[in-house]
Amino acid sequence: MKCGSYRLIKKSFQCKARLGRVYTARGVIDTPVFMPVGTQGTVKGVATEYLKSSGAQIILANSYHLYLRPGTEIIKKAGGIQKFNSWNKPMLTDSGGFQIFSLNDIRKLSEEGAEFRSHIDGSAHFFSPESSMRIQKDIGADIIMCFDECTPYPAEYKYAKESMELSLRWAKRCKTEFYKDNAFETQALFGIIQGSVYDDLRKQSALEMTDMDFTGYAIGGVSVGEPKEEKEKVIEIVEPLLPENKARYLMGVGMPEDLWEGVERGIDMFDCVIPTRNGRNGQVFTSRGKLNIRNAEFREDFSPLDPECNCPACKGYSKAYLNHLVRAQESLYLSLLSLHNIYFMVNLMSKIRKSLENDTFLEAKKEFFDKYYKRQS
RNA sequence: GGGGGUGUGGCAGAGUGGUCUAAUGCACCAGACUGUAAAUCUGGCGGGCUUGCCCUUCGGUGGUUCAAAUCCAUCCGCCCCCA
Repeated sequence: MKCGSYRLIKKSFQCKARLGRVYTARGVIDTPVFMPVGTQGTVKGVATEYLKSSGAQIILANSYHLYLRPGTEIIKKAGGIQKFNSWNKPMLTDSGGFQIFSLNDIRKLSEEGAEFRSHIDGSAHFFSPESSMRIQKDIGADIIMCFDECTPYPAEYKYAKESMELSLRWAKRCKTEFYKDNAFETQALFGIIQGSVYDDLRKQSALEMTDMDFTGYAIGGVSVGEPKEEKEKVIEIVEPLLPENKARYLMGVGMPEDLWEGVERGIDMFDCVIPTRNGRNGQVFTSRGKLNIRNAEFREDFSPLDPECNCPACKGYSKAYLNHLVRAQESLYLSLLSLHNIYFMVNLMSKIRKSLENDTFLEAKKEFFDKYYKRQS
């Protein structure tokens, strides 16, 4: 089976949701799937063995960050990123395209690529579609992404159009570079659809990207500050234009509610820093909504974070204790809360897949939302 | 016994006649975070309401002054040095 290929197992009769599988040399991924983000080759605060225990199937890493440190040579020598961090399972790397957005102040964009001033030491580093491909090949992720510009939000139509078209031209260059050798036997290249919140731009991007025939397709340029409705509309515009036999990946999403909305609209893959970042900031996701464990109401709450969760934090510790760890700035909470949130997202996706098997997706979604928002209302 | 210093909001600590409900930090109370420059950032933190004002605060009391955390007197507490 070609790396990164998608097999559709079942389509929901209720909505666009799909149950499927993505094949890679390092394992099969059941979709819909949530992919934890490990920018620097590590999911922040979570030891690999715990990450495995969560049931996570694939994790991300970032080209820009790993290229700067430790450098691709070391990762190559280590035998690839999966061996380097001892994950030994499927990984996906982002191309550096998101850094064009997030490191806006320390980069210069041109037709050729993007020059970054290293956030570590200020040195200049030029990223092009070609160099991004080489970096990602060296890092050795199973799925790699086209180098694109993650269009900021809000963006004027003119800017969004030029940005989207630039990403299209870059995608062509990525493809050429990627297929120069036989890397595609062990790696897959996904294209990224841009176009901000403009329907015609999204359609044009989707059409031209699919013409280029990538192994999978991502929707990028979302979750950059736009309202929830805009994000959902983007999926609705793009999804019908994507081939059924390829994976669809919604980049940078998201919150638990976003995962339901995304799956319902036909998305197979998600990634997000939310579980780890929010965990480090004390925010915890539970079946009864999100809460901030730092808050006073948990000082003497000796129950677990989520009675439905079987993660180490929930199995071993009370809210009161976790509250104490956060207040005392004890580093253990970083790990425990990040891990809990990853368990939550991974379990949520597993629940979603099960509901698709049973043809009860919409019922499961309603049940989830009723419970999840009860606390907040 | 002699000499010197000091007392400020939960804590530490600025301020030494009006611009002081009083800097700053911590603590405390909340909120945000979406392909990670984030264990970060933002707001609040005396009381009242008509949200602009009013009332009450800088150890106690009493003064000086148009005006006092700030000056004076006195009392109380604490600290240091010498005996």
